[in-house]
Amino acid sequence: MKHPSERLSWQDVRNDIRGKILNSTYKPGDKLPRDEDIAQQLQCARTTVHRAMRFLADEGLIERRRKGGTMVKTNPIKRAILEIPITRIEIETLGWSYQHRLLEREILTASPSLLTPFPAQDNERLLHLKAVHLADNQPYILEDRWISLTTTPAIESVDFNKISANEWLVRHRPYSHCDMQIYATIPNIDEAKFMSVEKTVALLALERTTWIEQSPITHLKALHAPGYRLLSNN
Amino acid sequence: MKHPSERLSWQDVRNDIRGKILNSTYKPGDKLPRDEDIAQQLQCARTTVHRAMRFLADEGLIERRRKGGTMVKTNPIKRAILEIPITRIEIETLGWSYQHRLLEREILTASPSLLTPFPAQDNERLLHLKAVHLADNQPYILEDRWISLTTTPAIESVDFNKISANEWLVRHRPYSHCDMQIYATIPNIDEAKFMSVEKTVALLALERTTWIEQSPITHLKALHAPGYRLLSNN
DNA sequence: AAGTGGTCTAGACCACCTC
DNA sequence: AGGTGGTCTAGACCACTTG
Repeated sequence: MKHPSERLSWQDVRNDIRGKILNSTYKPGDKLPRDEDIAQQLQCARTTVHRAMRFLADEGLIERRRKGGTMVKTNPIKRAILEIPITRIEIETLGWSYQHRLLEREILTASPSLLTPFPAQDNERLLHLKAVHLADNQPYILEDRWISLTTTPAIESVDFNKISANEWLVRHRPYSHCDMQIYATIPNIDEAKFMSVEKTVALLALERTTWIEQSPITHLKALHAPGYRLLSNN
Repeated sequence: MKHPSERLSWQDVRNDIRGKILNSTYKPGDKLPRDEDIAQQLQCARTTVHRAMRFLADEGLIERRRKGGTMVKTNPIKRAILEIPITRIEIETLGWSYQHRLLEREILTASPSLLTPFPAQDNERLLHLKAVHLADNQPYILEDRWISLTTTPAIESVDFNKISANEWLVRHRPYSHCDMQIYATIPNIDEAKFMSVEKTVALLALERTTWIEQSPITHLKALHAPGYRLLSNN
């Protein structure tokens, strides 16, 4: 400690309680004292205890219910938080040179017979892109993307040789939420060609749809180079 | 609105500000008014605005600095939150029957010549397990796990035919943080045998080390059945 | 019906950072 | 050096949920 101030910070309270859970003073399923009792015992305001408790609840360590009180969770949820950066930034951060190459660009109109992973409305105009991100001239990510020209009309005139759709969207089209799926797959013939790999390697695939409220903005399927690892630290 | 209460909740304030960011009233890079001005404009306490702002900052939409003020982020971070349940619960939730089979159990002493992904101390006693989780009698997850008997001695006497290490640890050994890696791989001969798959399929692998403060508790490598998808909703 | 957590307010002071 | 966000307090009232 630097200057042990006389007032307790909410982090102090959080650490105190979390410590008692981690060292099994309070075991899974146990009920913790009321906020007010803890406040009185530690000599701080109830609001401060509340702030600490909310943090622990967000973390998934405890569960709180009005009138029911606070319990230590029996099934602490393991939350893994993945931070997904702009691909260019990721590659440059790793010290490699970045390049982006547009492979295909087409505009289609959604219809029942058009097969797309994008949840489009009938007759909606869609921009379909294929592109590859290169790290030190090696294929790094192959992306197959659908974009709604209803939700984001401005993207029709973007020159994707200058900026990737990934980056343009991140910078100009905030979203409210997204769905994601991660899985392992073997490339098909085209994908193997574009990625310059054999057809027998395992690749990590990431599919993501982003939404603005109820309207879909874009669907992305990103195929990563062999050996790619998604990392998470919590 | 149900009963438009006269007081503004912090969620109201959050929605107001978030709305103005999503509809581009405030664009990436823009500076937002001071908390106090917003409070005065909306007729609420500064604390309430602060609560809303902290939420948006946690969400990654804005960035706040003392004296610097509040800015709309230019590179909104995409945070994907994965919730990793106990395997048995996951399988049962999907409506399948769950079974767990212990394949191998050994106790080893760490030494420089012992190759393990676990960050062990020299001479530390380690429990090494291999097990398979079955869903409707089909292999679902193959796990290879190392556990420190220093950090968690009680696990030496657990009967893993009755409860999986996964579940025992979650229920009895809270952790402070964990590292995770996700990647795609092709199974080796043993793995293919235990999983009852060809050696040419792509499998999703998940490696995780959990810690209690500075001390490692366990390292897990989990190999998932073909077609497995990790899902995330934000 | 009553107990517990959730939130709002107003005011004060602190800590950090830019100007 | 001063402005802005961050936090603490005390008190009040609300909302949910359980006994």
